[in-house]
Amino acid sequence: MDANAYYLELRAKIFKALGHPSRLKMVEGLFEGERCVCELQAMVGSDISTVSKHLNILKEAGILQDERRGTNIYYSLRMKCVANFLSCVEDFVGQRLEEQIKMLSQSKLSSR
Amino acid sequence: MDANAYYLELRAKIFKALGHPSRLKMVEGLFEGERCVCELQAMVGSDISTVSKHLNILKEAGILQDERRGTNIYYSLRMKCVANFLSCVEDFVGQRLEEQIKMLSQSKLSSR
DNA sequence: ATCAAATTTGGTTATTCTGCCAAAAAGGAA
DNA sequence: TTCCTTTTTGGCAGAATAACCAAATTTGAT
Repeated sequence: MDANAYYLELRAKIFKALGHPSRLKMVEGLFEGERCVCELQAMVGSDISTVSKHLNILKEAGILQDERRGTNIYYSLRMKCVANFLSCVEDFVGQRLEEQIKMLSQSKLSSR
Repeated sequence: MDANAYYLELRAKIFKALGHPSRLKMVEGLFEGERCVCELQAMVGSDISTVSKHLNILKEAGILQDERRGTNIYYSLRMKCVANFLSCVEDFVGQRLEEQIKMLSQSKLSSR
């Protein structure tokens, strides 16, 4: 694999890591500051081993970093700029939802 | 599924769509303007049916839109703000690569 | 050294994703 | 209509993901 393909792969890996509801939710939760694994588990509700694996994927992608303090491991945001593009995605999704709602209400009206 | 979970899912879907090398490459290629499927195929090199499916994933996520003109179908960027966050990701990945290179050269020095 | 708490790792199963091929659709031109 | 080009769809095999459970690891406390 040449350097360009590797570079492309690294970028895609970041998006892939964010492309799962639980992982995205945890990343959003970390905007406010670091959290231990058990706190993050409470956020998403799945088995703690599942959460641990998700966190590792985010760490491997470079989005999060971790630090052990005592028996806990705290994860925090390493790639700060995700916050920017998450807000842009939220706006976009919000717009799409509004459009869908508008279309739905119109089809209701026309079917009366 | 409640509204929040659905909303989360929609956002994750966008990242998931961008989380594949071929799809990311095509999206980047579309920054400059619309392209037909055959042009996009040339960019990534896989079978045209594979490319078509990738494009559909990006369209379903809301990132791209398509328009038929004659026998060609032209895809273009619908979610303009991806450009912003892609540049942030590029910077980030570039930094990480530099760090890795630095670490590699240091370990070479120390092993002499 | 032993025990308990937090986290990761290994293993299994079910699901989803990818990529290719062949076949179908849709349009334009003769 | 028939043929040709472009694109999508259907189907299949192999690869990758995700979730859970159980077992291992790490650290702190007794």
